[in-house]
Amino acid sequence: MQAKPTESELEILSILWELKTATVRDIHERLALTKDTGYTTTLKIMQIMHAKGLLLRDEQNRTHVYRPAVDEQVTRKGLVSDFVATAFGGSAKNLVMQALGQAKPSLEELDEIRAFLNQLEKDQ
Amino acid sequence: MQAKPTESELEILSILWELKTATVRDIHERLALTKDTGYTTTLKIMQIMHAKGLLLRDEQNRTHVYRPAVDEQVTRKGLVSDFVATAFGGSAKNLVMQALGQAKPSLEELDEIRAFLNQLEKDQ
DNA sequence: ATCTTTTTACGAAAAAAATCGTACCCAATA
DNA sequence: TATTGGGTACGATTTTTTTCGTAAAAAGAT
Repeated sequence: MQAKPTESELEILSILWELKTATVRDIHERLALTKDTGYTTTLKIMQIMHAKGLLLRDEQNRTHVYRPAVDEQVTRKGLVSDFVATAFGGSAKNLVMQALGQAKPSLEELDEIRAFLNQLEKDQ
Repeated sequence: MQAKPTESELEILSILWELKTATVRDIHERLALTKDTGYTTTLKIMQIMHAKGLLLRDEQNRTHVYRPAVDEQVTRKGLVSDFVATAFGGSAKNLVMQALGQAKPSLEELDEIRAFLNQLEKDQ
């Protein structure tokens, strides 16, 4: 089983899920926007992630190209389960309401969510 | 500013938010249901939390009685913000849908959520 | 009164995560 | 060809978090 990524690893995974593929420098530059750590730190974490099987990499060229080795949906599902369990006493509904309450979704988003709820009800 | 509680701290806070007030033993017995660490470990974490200002305690009696020093809503809000930012690229809607999709809420819960959405829309 | 249990305090150790320095390699270029 | 720049590897260190052992105090039981 795949261990839960750490906070730092998750940041990197999120970027990679978005970009599909990236070099250490690409990632580091993105991270540099919000935090302030050295290049080799980013490199090291990505190497560890690779060793753990969280990332794949193409070593053909000198500059390695990384991509996620774990599925975005599956990983997020695990994270949400954990989060609901430890932070919301197991109640997903409470998490949902908390998130909605603070995110102030737009009318469009509200409608999307309603549609999703209807779909869930139908499936049930 | 209050630092984000660690995973272990959060488990304890959640129990305390529910119980309002508890001794180390109370907490430890709850934790023992799901994990397997010694009593002094629980004690130590609660002492640290007290030192950090995450918990208050009544030392009148030999057996101290703890209670949360941080507000449940406020703390959860911070956690959700962080979580949305690092795990969902900032999209609360995506978190909400992910959580709904995997939690399979009951019809009653679905209605509660709908009501909440309507309320949000009205307020907007 | 003595033994046992329950509790806190405290320091230390272990484990996990993050950070960095340095060496070394390769490629571009002056 | 010598130098520079950008890349990886790797070990070490630091920081954070978790865990536990042991001692001392208080309370309770025999």
